[in-house]
Amino acid sequence: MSNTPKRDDIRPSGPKRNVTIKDLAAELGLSITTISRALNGYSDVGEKTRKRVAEAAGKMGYRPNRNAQRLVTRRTHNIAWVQSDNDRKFVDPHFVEVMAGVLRGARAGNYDIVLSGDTPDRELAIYDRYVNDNSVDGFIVDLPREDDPRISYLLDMQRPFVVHGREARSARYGWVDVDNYGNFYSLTRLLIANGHRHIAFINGDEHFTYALHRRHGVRDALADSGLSADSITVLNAVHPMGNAGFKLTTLALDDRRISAIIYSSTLMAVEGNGAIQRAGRKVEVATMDDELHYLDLSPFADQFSFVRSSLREAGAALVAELFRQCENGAAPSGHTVPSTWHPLPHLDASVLEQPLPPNRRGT
Amino acid sequence: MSNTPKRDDIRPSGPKRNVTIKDLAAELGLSITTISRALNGYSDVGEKTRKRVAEAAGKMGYRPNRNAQRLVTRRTHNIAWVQSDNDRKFVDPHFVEVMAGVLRGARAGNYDIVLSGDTPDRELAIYDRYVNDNSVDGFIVDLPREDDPRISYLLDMQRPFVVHGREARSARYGWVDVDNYGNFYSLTRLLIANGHRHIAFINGDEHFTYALHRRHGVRDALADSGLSADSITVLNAVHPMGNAGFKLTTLALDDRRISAIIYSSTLMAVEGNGAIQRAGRKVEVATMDDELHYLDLSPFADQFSFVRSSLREAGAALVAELFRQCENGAAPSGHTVPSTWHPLPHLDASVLEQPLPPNRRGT
DNA sequence: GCTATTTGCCAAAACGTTTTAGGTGGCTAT
DNA sequence: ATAGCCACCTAAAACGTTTTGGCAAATAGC
Repeated sequence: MSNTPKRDDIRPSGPKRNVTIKDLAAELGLSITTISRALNGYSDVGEKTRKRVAEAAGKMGYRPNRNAQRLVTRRTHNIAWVQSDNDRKFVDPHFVEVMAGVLRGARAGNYDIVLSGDTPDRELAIYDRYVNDNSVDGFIVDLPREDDPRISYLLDMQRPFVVHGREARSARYGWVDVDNYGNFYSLTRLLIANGHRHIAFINGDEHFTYALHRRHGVRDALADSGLSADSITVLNAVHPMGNAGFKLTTLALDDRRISAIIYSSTLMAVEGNGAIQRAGRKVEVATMDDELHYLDLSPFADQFSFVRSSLREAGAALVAELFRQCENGAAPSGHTVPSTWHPLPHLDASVLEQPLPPNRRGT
Repeated sequence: MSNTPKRDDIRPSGPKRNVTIKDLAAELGLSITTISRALNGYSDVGEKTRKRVAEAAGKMGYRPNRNAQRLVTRRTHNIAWVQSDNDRKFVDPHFVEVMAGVLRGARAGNYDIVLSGDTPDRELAIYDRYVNDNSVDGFIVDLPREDDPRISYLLDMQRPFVVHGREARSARYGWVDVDNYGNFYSLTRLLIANGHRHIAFINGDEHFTYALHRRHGVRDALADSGLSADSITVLNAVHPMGNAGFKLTTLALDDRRISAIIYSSTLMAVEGNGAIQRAGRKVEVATMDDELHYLDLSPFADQFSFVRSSLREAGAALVAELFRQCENGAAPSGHTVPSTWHPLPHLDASVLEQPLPPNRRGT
């Protein structure tokens, strides 16, 4: 197989010809203009003609060629999702949960997702390709880091995009995020209000903004309660770490004063539970639960206090925001996904009813 | 907002004009034919011309408009994946693992994945749309059932596709599958060879062919060992069942004679382990492990015997097979993903070395 | 009854490529 | 010298839509 095709080389050809707008026009004795305008619901075509066209289109099985449409309209009805291919993060269960929401939202608006992935160093090249070759109308960016280069790039190129999460520039683009700061502020206050003075916080990788914001929430709650930094032990699950919850919990419990642990995710809380039991300690556990639909974590519902949000809902909101930009030309805006509280009954949860102090509303 | 556009309605327009092949031609004083052929490596353009074109293309930032290419070539470099949207299966962790392989394979061949999802009853409509609107070159079908309508449809339409798994018609299309039958035949023989006479088999939903083939493997191993059906207890995890491994294990252990359990997945084996310990029983456990990269199951490696396969490898093989069909026009063929055995050391594993009887090679 | 407006339709251009079907000029072989 | 060939290049058609600009007939306004 030569890689420099000769002039007579035959490329593999696609499927055979479909019914086109021309066939319809010929069949009905109308112009293709009229067919097109009838099918697209323009007002300058008569009612009986519109009916005739619709009927013939159905009968003859006409389906518009999307690529011709995309060529002339410069709109694709495609949304890009570029997944970064770290051995682990590639298949992060959170990804699939968000994607489930995205797919539902996309379907509702008759969009498709164009999915691809590459290693972090080649990720931007894919963005560049999509931006320049008219493959997609907009982008969804997941798991931003501070000063994320993907975001700089898309801002530069002035393409529609929405970020799942927030970072420094978030005023300038559309985003959807859970209230990481507020939730962890409140989780911390909950434990403090219930007498805990030495708390461990087992967080995600603070390379990502979500984890950073969570730590800031914890930090500020501590400060607002008049406690010193000595009261908190922060441990981070950096990337390739299996069973992180177990390992970090074991580490945290070395400090005998620790009486409560805040986990960044229920999965880590479950893993950590094993370590707590093995150590024979009684520890108050609070966590943020992402409602991963493939795992039934209900058996743990009576062991942890948690605040829950729906990643699926976030996914749907991402697409909705992108629609607003692409279809209606709306200015980008930010959306916070709501959370619900599930404190354990033995706790005094009145602190959750108090609003956050005005200077503690975001990060 | 009216939904019947007037003739002067302005549709949201896409990004501004890029550099086209015409601009290149004008700049270099060549015809667009020559530009096109130079860029596509045809042999009837001079060496210095080719250089000039390549250089100018780079300098001017030329990127071919994919939609124009797709329109004329009728090839898209897109592969469709339609995910069925059951509340749970939508986010099945196996999906994302296979997808990781698919994405790597696609990237390698410069393809993208067009991803969408809908409820099972509207799934076929999406296939129909993709088949007729020139959005994709081929399809990947996951988790087939026996006589799967998606497969009938694609066979009828004569579109390239590859199935992850096998069913009745598999001789007529391309597939990639693990040796479900053989693996479970051997798992069963392993336990029998080590003295177990009452075995529970906790299987997936036999509505799917993979689970059916697994049960057939178990059944035949039993028969070949001269054991009656009384020796096996089959339990199925049907769809919306959280913590299925735990529940079904508890059920299975009601039979006090059970001394060994075969699980269809490591996740269920892990769940079941809790039930076994709670019952205070000593049970030999064997499972098939799908190597889910987001979960570190290595802590359990010394508790179960298992046979392992890589879903990621399967994903890459799916795309590779589709390429063969789309690019080279190769006839569809089937591929079995290899498995590796990890029997616990206290077991006599010699039975694993014996080949399957010739009449037991498939299902 | 005449003009102005609205209604319903259309021819042609445009989108940005690839492919078809050559054409030209120089070299080789006779 | 001339036929034949080869190396290099091109004009025009095609892919299947949407959009532009307009035109003719019907209706409304007076």
